[in-house]
Amino acid sequence: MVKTTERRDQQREALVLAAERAIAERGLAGLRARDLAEAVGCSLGAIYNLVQDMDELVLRVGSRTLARLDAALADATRGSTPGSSDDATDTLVAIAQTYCAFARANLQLWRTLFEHRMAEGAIVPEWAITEQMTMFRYILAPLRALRPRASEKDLLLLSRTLFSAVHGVIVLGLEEKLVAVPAAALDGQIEVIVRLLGDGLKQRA
Amino acid sequence: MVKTTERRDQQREALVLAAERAIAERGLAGLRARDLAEAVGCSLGAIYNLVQDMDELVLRVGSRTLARLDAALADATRGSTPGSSDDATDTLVAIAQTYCAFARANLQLWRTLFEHRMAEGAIVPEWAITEQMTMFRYILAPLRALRPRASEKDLLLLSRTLFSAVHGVIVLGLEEKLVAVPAAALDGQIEVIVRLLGDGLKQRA
DNA sequence: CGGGAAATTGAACGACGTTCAAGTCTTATT
DNA sequence: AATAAGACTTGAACGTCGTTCAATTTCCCG
Repeated sequence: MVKTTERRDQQREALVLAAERAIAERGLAGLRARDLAEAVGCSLGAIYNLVQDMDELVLRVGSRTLARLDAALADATRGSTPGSSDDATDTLVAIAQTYCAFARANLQLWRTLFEHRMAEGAIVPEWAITEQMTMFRYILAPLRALRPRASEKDLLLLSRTLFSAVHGVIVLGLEEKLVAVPAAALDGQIEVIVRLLGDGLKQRA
Repeated sequence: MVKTTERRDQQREALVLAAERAIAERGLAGLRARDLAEAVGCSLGAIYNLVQDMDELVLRVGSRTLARLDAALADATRGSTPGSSDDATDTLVAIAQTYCAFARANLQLWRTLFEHRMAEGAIVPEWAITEQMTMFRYILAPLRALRPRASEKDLLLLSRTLFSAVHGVIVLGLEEKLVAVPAAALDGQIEVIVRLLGDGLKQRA
């Protein structure tokens, strides 16, 4: 019976990978249970033995996306001196552009992180929440260098504001809505605003 | 036969109003053709005599939402001196906070403006596009005061970046995702970043 | 080898937007 | 006023979706 649960875990893994592939290729709206069943080689109903519902599947895919994003940010911030305040703005710019590059390279999967809404009444599980919060540690360190006297609470608030602002520019930009920054100008504009914000924060520290 | 088209137009108007009401109350996902038919007092199929499909209906609702937003922004910028550069940042802050207040007060309708995706292959009609672009005139005026020597192209780009950044903070904030600025702190944080950006732009003009 | 439990199946369900053959009503002409 | 022609309206039916569950198959251990 060890065998059974083992195979189940393998199938679940395959299911998540198939879902990831489907989302990456056709977007969140292109994720269809019947396609997954065929891709994994099981019946339609069997999906619900591996996973409670489609929401769980999307969350599991999101978890993998966040892990890759985390790795990208870790790479980008490696070697930045946490104490020194001179290059803190540079670090923020690097983080923002890494985030932008990741969004570009993982467009549909990255969108899914924010587009997905749980089914009516369903609640986001704890592990998915903490996963998301963890990402802020990258922003928090340079912010602390820029404003050493700010409270931890204010810094956390500021980091969310900063993230949301950059995120907003990227979301609309990569959507190519005509209201947005053209995708070609994205990196430049991100550098502009992050530098303005970083310098502004530093000077009135 | 004048009578007929007249009644059709009235019914179409009623349909749009019913759709607006439905979206405002239950969100874009809560817009159902069968409910609309009942609300307007026609059969399910008759909807497709008044409107080509649900997409058109959503666009018509969006048009009304944009008109109200435009009015709110016109109010907020009335009396701001276009030439003077001192209060240009103040004007930008006022615009941003008016936008935020509008989003709060029209949460579901405002979200619909950005959540809605046209059906596969369908193209957004021209009138819907120009409607959206018009809104930027409010941002452009104070930006021009802050950076008088910048090209029109750069100013347009900058205005989109500024809009997207503020928009991003508001979208995530009003969604109450845990990654976002808490809704209670929204206005404060918006003022912080718009002021940082405005002051930064002015000083290095 | 056999029997009870567990896993698997896929047809069926309900909801959705959309379509269309059939029915009804309007209008213009005689 | 009668009637033919045309336009409008209807709601059952279609295809798609996620999800369920009675029936079946498979598995494991005594």
